[in-house]
Amino acid sequence: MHGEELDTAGPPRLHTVPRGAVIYRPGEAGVTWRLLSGQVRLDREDGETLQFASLALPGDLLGSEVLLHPHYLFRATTLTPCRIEPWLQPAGEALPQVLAGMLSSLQRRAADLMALRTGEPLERVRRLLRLLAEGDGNDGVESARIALPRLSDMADMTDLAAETVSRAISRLGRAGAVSREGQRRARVQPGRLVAAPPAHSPEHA
Amino acid sequence: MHGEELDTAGPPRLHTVPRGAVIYRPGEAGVTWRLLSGQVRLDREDGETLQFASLALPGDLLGSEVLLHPHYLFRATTLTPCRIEPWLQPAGEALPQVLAGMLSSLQRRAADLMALRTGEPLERVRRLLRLLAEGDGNDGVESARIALPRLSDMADMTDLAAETVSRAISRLGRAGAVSREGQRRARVQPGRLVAAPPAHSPEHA
DNA sequence: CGGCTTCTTGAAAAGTATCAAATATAGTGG
DNA sequence: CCACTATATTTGATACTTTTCAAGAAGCCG
Repeated sequence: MHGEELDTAGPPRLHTVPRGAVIYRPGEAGVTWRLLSGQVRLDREDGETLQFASLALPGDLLGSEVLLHPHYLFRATTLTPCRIEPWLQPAGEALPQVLAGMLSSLQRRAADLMALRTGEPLERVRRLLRLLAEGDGNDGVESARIALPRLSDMADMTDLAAETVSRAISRLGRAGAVSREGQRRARVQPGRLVAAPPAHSPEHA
Repeated sequence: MHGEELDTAGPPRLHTVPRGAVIYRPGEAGVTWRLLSGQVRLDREDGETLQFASLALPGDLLGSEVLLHPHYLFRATTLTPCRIEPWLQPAGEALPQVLAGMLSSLQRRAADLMALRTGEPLERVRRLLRLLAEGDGNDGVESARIALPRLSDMADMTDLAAETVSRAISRLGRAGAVSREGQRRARVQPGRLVAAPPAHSPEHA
């Protein structure tokens, strides 16, 4: 089930992609996509193994590297069902401004992802759920229903064992911060996903 | 000693920045810099604590977010003595191409940084040293002399305890992959910094 | 030549990964 | 629509690793 190829037939406009499908692979030629809904993981292929490299959330652009060189750098795999459409490069005047915006977004996203691998497991999973909830458009909302990636994918993002992620989510569930709705959806309350009083260890003097 | 401010007086062209100095802070206005030599860490300020967010190596641009909005997003602190100079934005035609290049570099760098927090401590430190060696210009070189950040900074990057980083470097030293030259320089042999046969666990099916 | 910072090393404690088995969920074909 | 099968998650027990704490050594700076 993980590993189906994107069906490029059909109307060239909007695509609906099932969970676990590969949108593109490193080295392939193709366009830049805009992710309309869903979550996509980007992996670097190091020989046989896949290294989780980045996460795309609704609104993000996928494969912007083809603007420079007509080859994708990563493998893009959907974590949840997604809708994507080709991105139309803005005309000459607006382009630099748009690119500058993409630069800022990328930096912020990269920082968010580093944070997913910082601190205790419980805190990492909290941050991940918050990120997914924000990504789904709900920003200051009290309660958000989100699509949940598989445990093994969340484990790759946080660099934890899948079992550890499961335990963390269970604890958050008991704390009333999350409730599962089936296996791949959850209702989260971002307000309750804030860490308990830190009490120790600033990372840096 | 950590935390000196950048002296903005003097000739507006090239700046020499001592280790531990702050180049800019979040919210400040300023220009985009090009890092000519040295290493800079970028941190996100979350209230009191600093979250390691990114690493800049020679050739990188610092603070490109001011292209969009005249405020820095991160705190930039030098890990080693650095030379920086203001970056001159290219003229209209070339700009989009340059920005596209920056996008690709950022994505690649973000992936490298995620990799610094993947796997066992020894492997993380190997990757960090390789990254620092590449950054210093030596690419296919057999042996490279590099400036070494403080242990606590390398610990922040890899999300390890400083003591663990120290032990990892000691092991690499015994294996002949690194040799210290004083406290803040080292000679590394990138060829010997490759992991031993993996033997297990691809990250993803 | 001090004083201070940073690094190194050891021993113990805490925590997560691993392994294994049971359970729940989703997917499939009749 | 249901039963069945494959996949994914949960939970428990254990082994292993890393963090933590502490003390001493080394290096850097003025």
